[in-house]
Amino acid sequence: MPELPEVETIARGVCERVRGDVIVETWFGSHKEPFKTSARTQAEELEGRAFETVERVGKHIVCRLSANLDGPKKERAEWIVHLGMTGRLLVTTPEAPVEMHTHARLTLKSGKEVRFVDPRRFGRLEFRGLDKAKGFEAPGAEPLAIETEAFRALFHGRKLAIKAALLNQTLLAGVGNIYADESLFRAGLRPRRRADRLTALELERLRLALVEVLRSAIRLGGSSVSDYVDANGVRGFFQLEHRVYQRTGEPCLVCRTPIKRIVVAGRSTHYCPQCQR
DNA sequence: CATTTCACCTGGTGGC
DNA sequence: TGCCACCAGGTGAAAT
Repeated sequence: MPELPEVETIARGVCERVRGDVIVETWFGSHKEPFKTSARTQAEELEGRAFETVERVGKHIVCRLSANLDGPKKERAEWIVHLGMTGRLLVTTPEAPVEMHTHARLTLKSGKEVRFVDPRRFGRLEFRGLDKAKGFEAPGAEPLAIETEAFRALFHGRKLAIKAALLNQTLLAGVGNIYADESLFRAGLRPRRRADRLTALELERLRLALVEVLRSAIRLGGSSVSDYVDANGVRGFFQLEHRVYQRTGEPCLVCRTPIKRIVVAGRSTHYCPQCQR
């Protein structure tokens, strides 16, 4: 489901609704897949802590938690949620019907409930105490903050396709399949161009296109391609702005040439053979 | 090391 | 209706 704009939208929505609230009880499902930290550890550690903020880092949702001063948990901590392809982080009432594939439920002091639902189980839940471990940091650069020179340096000497490079989370954190295709279209670049063969001018066009696309997508609440909804159950609207993604065979909105679909880095890739060089 | 391929999962869709 | 192939917003391990 989620790339940077969707994760940003969800993190903001969850933050608004849980900030200051205290986790009083937890429930974790029996599947082991979604848990980077064991369910038992998460259950023990989360209870009694309060949500300070909820923020996006790359495609991760980082819930910053207070210490639990009534118990033995004297250090602050983080609960890190990665949504994978189909994960959702919901804030509900306890009475709301529990959907299939619900893997975690946190009951809050206010009576609200935070739920993690993920049919395909590509998502991950992780707990980090901040006594020894550092706070979570994405390995890659933040696409909305990186500047011209640093952006260019990311691709120096990289022989892979520019599309593959954009998807590599250790280079840039947060870009996924939709926004890679959409930014390459807006920059007029073919997805299979070798990253190290792009000129400084082309790379700057790409950086600006990426910023533009990500910012407008955040403004529209992300892209709802299937059933994605934010923490308040609201769909995003950036899918209406897609110019190439999942428009195979349809006319390019600029030149009417049919949009092509190819496979790059194992992912379906859409581009206009006329507008992108 | 850098790069590519594939397995990990469930569910929806479209063809026959 | 059923069966099957193929597709899906991600990523990390294994192979090259």
